[in-house]
Amino acid sequence: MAEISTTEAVLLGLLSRGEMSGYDLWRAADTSVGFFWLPAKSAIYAVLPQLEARGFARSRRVAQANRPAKKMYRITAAGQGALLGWLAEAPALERERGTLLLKLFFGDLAEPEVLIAHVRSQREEARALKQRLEALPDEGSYGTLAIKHGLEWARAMIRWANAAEAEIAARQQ
Amino acid sequence: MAEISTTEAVLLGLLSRGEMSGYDLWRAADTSVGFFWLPAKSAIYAVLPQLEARGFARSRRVAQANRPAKKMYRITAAGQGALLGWLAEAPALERERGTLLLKLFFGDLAEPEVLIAHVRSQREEARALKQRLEALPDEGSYGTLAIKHGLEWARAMIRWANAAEAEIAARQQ
DNA sequence: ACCACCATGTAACAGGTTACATGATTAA
DNA sequence: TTAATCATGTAACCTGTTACATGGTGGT
Repeated sequence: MAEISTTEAVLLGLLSRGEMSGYDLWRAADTSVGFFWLPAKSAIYAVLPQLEARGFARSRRVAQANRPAKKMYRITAAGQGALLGWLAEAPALERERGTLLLKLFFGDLAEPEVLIAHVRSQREEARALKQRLEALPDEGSYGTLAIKHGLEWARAMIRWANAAEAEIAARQQ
Repeated sequence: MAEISTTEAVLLGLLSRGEMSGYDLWRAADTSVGFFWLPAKSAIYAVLPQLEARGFARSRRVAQANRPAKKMYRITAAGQGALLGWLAEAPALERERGTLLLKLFFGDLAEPEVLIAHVRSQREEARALKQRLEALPDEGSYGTLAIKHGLEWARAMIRWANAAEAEIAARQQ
């Protein structure tokens, strides 16, 4: 069973929808799936040759008029197999590694105003995220579930932020 | 303004509560704050000398009877300053980088049973986390807020998982 | 006899990041 | 003329991981 990294899985997943260049993948990642996993451009260009070397993708040069030549990548049967294997692995619950919680944990050392500002900015970001998610196009069958997940999460964070702000303010009085 | 990494901030934060050895820090991180950020033991021992070199901590050797000698670290005024600076920086909203969402996003490629299993295992883990959080001792003033954050999050994930499972099952019929 | 705890570290690697380099085309 | 888009990559770095190495003490 061939182990693949998350970035490799994302690229293979996108390639399973059709032939793409590194640039296309970067664009696609930037819009659709990039919401959940956004590899850096340089990472994409670094990973693609590795995928090819491992037999998970093939590439062909395509010359263009008025545009630089590009390499179009296609997923192979082996690549499909690796992707399915990755899909079948049970994902671990990723608990939050956010610094906000740490800053609260050590919050006694800071001014309450600072903590309130952090909580507020977090809420604003969560709100913005919620709006972006609500405006997102329907990504087909299962993509919608992922979007709902994000919405649940954003709502929970907004609720928490409201309660937290009130509690810090009350403690401060 | 001296930039410090999250791991450095956690260590300085713990050191601000008293003199500790690398081993003590590892134990403390493992129990209290480790819930939100758990550096590897080797990372702790790697970071401590760096903190000392940058003037954020001082160490002294303490010989012990029947025990190996240890280095006790103490935070310096400069370290306090760096920690306060870190605390004041607004934390960015860390959006989820979990693989579950990715697997859903590419869910068309897998059997619905696989997705349902993923969702269920996620819910079980969220439930276990919730129970652990509920059983956690009161970590003082602000620690409680962090715990509430975790609880909000866990509840949201359980809610989402219930809805998701129903929806995948319905689509499958 | 064996395992867990105390105590500190090294080495190798994994999986990313930002910044830089290049260079033509097209729209405002 | 200025900026954005297409198109591919290199180099240096950061932050963290797992696995390994060492060795005495204390409990069951």
